[in-house]
Formats: sequence, structure tokens, C-alpha cells
Amino acid sequence: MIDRMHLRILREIERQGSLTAAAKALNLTQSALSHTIKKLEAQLGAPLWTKEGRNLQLTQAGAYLQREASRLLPQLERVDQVLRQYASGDKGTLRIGMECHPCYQWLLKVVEPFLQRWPGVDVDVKQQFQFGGLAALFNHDIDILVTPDPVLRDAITFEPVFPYEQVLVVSRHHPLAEQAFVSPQQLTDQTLYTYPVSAERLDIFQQFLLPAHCHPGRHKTLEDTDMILQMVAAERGVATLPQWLVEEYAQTMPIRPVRLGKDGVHKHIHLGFRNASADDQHIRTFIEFARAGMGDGA
Amino acid sequence: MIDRMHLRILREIERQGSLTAAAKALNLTQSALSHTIKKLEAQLGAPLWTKEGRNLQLTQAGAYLQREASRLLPQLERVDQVLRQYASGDKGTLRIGMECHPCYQWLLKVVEPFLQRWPGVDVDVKQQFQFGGLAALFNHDIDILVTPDPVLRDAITFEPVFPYEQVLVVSRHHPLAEQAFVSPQQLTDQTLYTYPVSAERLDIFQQFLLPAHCHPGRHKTLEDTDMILQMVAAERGVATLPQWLVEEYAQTMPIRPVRLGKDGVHKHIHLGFRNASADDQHIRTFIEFARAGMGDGA
DNA sequence: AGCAATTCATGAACATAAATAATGATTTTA
DNA sequence: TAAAATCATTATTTATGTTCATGAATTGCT
Repeated sequence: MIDRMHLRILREIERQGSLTAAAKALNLTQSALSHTIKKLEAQLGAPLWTKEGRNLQLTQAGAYLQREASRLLPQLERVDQVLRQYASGDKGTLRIGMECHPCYQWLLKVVEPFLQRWPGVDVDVKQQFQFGGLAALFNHDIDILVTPDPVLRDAITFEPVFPYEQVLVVSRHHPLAEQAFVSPQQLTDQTLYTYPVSAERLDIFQQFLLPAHCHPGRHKTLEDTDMILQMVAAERGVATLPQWLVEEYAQTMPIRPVRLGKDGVHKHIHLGFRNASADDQHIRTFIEFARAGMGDGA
Repeated sequence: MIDRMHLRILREIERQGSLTAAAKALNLTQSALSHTIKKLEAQLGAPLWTKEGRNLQLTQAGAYLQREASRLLPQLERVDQVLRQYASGDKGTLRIGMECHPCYQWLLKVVEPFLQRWPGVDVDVKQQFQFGGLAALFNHDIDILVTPDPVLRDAITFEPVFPYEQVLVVSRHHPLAEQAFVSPQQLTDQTLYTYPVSAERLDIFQQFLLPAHCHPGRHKTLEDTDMILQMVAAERGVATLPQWLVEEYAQTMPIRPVRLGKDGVHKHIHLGFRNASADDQHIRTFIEFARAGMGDGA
């Protein structure tokens, strides 16, 4: 019943003191304002002003409405403003899901320029999914999924953004450290450290050991990349990681990368997003930065 | 920009889950809703929903607007409700100004049924005026002026609501107590107690003493009716009050009324109100009660 | 699968509401 | 008292919102 315009009229008439001035301030003719007021008062069944001679005097109902106007209008104006920020992309949250443990290091390098480009936009990174990253994408729990293993789906697009080679990490003093590459058979007496995820999601199994019908001597899991590399450095076992990540750590730790097989295991980090959000500015620039920003970094 | 209807649309679509259902709830056709939404999104420059297949998913901007809708709409609805109360007269404040000290006792008897008739309406009684009661009425500081002395003015109407006789009050043992009436000359050796107002506003001077070119022996002022009567009872002097008020007090105090002159001084309590507020329900019923309610009381 | 039902989008016609222009009555100012 | 200003009112134009008719896409059902 009471509309935003009504509140504005109340406020402006109090501010300006006259109908004519208020009409001007509202970009209306005096006539239009007069009509609108008349209609409003008729709807309410009560006058909002008493008109004595030339100047208006608020009735009690009018005074009440005027107080409410001065309270509510700023709130509505703020809504407009925030909405404009959303529209211009100045505001929002980009929710990123991670399905690949070591990618976190890489992600940080993409997030950094993104945050600079969109100072008002937050980035929210999630790593745990109740029904997997793809389901999280479907459910709108996340907007972008970072994964090395894209899946073909109708409503989802995966884009490869960063190629890398998955390598074996061994201690600098490890017998395999000097080899150009390792064979699956050479891992059958090794202790293999991996993240605690199912074997189907580990390339070392899917693309290297299982095709050769091999198994590692022992398989242990650790949550944390640093911890895994500690173990490797201490010659308690071997692990697999992206080569660029190993090289980074190798500067401060006694570890070495060794190629998996003669040709190596080559992968891509993919970014998945809903097709419906393909036009989203934030998502577009994020993908852009992911592709470009790391072109040299590795 | 954001209008109340927009907020309602956001809320209803969330509640109902579909455009068609929301349209029904808003008493619109599905088509009208669709058009309105399209226009709103065009104005904002950003979508509020992403449409995947059949069901709608709020964007971040949409989710924000939806939260604001659920916050602001109840407030707007409350405004409607209160405004309806004002219109029906269920709510408001009747501000009464008093220009006659003893009238307070009388006023209470009128206010009582008024408060019962309008349970939501407050009564505010003011007795002090910076520029007099009439100016307070003009300035909208009060809505009704209670006075024994009406003044002819264009924009103000005075209605006599209660006739009374102004009488002299003396102690039961006072020499004048047994007389049928007193003459002005008989007061020239008396101490006269009055309220602390200028002599022009005191009937005892204007209508009784001055026309006979008399003066009281002494003139003292007191704020309070009870205090004046204490003085009279203690035979420290005499005073003038409405007869009905004296009779009331005479039941518990040793005092007596005596007529002023052979014919007595006859007055009316008048109620003054702005002509502009003549239609006001509260004012109308107050005047009505003032006339009727006290018809017997005195 | 295929058919029916449902949902949303769209363009054109229509109805309603809102804004304006023109004018008049009233009030204030000079 | 004349001139200026304010608000109300009527008729007219303009704009906005609504409906109708229809189509495309999706979902449910058998």
C-alpha cells in the first residue's frame, strides 16, 4: 500500500516546505504531486496534512509516516547502492572448491592478482565436500572447481588452465635420485606417501602403477604436503607431486624430482564452472588469471 | 529504484519456489511477473536469478535483495497497519490545553469516558503556554483549548460546553456565610486568594469588583486549589471558584459558597479548536462527552 | 521412449495509472 | 491593490503494467 514514492513525497515536502518545491525536487510537476497525494489520502481514508491557507501541517498520521520515511528511505537507498555494486562486479564472493591437494600453492598465486583486480570481492576456498566437488558445483555451494580430473557433464564446463608433470619425489640421497626416470617396478619395494584420498583419484595408481599391475611396497597417507616431504627428506619413503611444486620445495629441502616412466605423467589443472555462470565477470577474470598468471610461474 | 513490489516479488518467489506460484500469490499473471522481472534485471544491469532448466537459483545480488526484502517488507507492512489505525481513529494523541485552573477537576470527568471510547488514543494535558493558549492552538501544540474566556477568531471555533456559576468561597464561620449574596463593597476589607494570573483574566475583578470600582482588602495568589481552600477554611481570606467545585469540597471542608451579587456571575467552560480539525473524530467525541457527560455531574 | 503437463519467455493488444498542460481559486507579498 | 506564488482541478497525453495468445524448453508419467 505505502510505496517508496509515498515515503519520498513525505520526506521531500517536509524538507522543502511546499508542494511546488517538493515536486521540483522529485522531478515531477506540482500537478502530479497534488494528484498523487490526493489519491494516497483517499486510499488511507485519512488526511496526512491539514491545509491552512498556503502552508501544510502534518497530521498525526502524517507525522508518523514522515518519521518512518526518514527511517526507511536511507535503507532502501543503501539497497540500491549495494545492488549497483553487485552489478558492476565491485562486490561479491567467489567460492572456489579444491579437489587437488597440492593445487593450493598454485591457487594462491592466482588469487592474489584476482583480489587486486576486484578489491570488493571476497574469495572463499573450500576443500571438503560432502558429495564431491562436482556436486558442490551443481548445488551452487561453489562457483569454481579446481581439479586435475575433469568430468564430462552437460551443464558444466572444464577448462585446462595449467599443464604440469606429475613426478616422483625422493630424497637427494635416495638410490633413484640419479635416474632419468623410474619404472613402476622400481616402486614395488618403496613406501609411498600420498594424501588421504581413494586410490582412484591418485594418478600414481591410475596412470602408472596399476597399468603395469604393480603396487607400492607400503602405502601411507598424510594430510599435509610439508609433512609428506619431511618424510621423503628423511628417507622414510617416496611421494608424487607436481614437478613445479617439488622444484620449489627442493630449494630448501634435500629432495629431488624423478620422472615417472620414460615419457612422464602429464596433467592439467582444470577449472570447472557452471555454464550458467560463464558470463560472470569474476569467473571470467579468474580463469583468465589462472591461464595467464601462471604461464611463467612454473 | 527498488520498489516495494520488487521486494515482494523476491520474497514470494523464494517462498513459492516458482514464478507461476509466486505470480498467483501476488495476484498477477505469470506473464506480468516475467515482464516485471525482466525489466528490473535490465535496470539493475545484473541478473537476480540464474535459470537452470525449470528452477530458479538466486545470484549473489538476488540473495542479497532477498535478505533485504525479508527485513524491510515487515517494516513496511507495519507502517500500513499503524496508518490504518490512525485512519480508523484507533490511534493518536489528543492534546488538551487548559486555561482555567479549576477546570482540571471537571476535565478529568470528561477524559475518563473518552479514554474508554478510544482505548488506543492518549490524552495529553498541558497547562503552561509560552504565548497563551490561543497561540498554542494556532501552533498545533494543542488540539483543544479549555477556557472560560472564548475569543472570536477566524480559524478557531469556541463551543460552550458547561455552564457554571462563579461564587465566593468563605469559611463556614465567616460573617458573609449566611448571606444570600455579597456586594462588591463587602469585599473591600477581605483578603482575596486567587490563582497567580493577571487580573484581566479573573472574573472576580472584571465582572464584579471593577465595574463597581471596588478593590479587595488584600490580594494574594496561590498555585493550588487545595491550598487556597485551606486558607479559606482557616479564615485567612476568601476566594472565588465554580460553584460545583465548591460544593464538592464543602463535603469535606468547613467552607461555603456565596453568590456574587444578586444575580450571580454566570460563566461557561468553552472548548476551542481549529476549524481545520472540526472533522476529527477524537475532537468531535471529546466535545460531545464534554457537553453530555457533565450535564448531570454539576 | 514418447506424450502430456508444467513452466517460463515473448510480442502485441489492451487497460489502467500516472504525468502534464492549462486554468482557476486562494493566499501572500510588495 | 496589483503581482506573484501556491495549491486544486479538469481534460488530455503519455507511460506503465497487465493480459492474451503463443512458443520453446523442461519435467513427469505410463
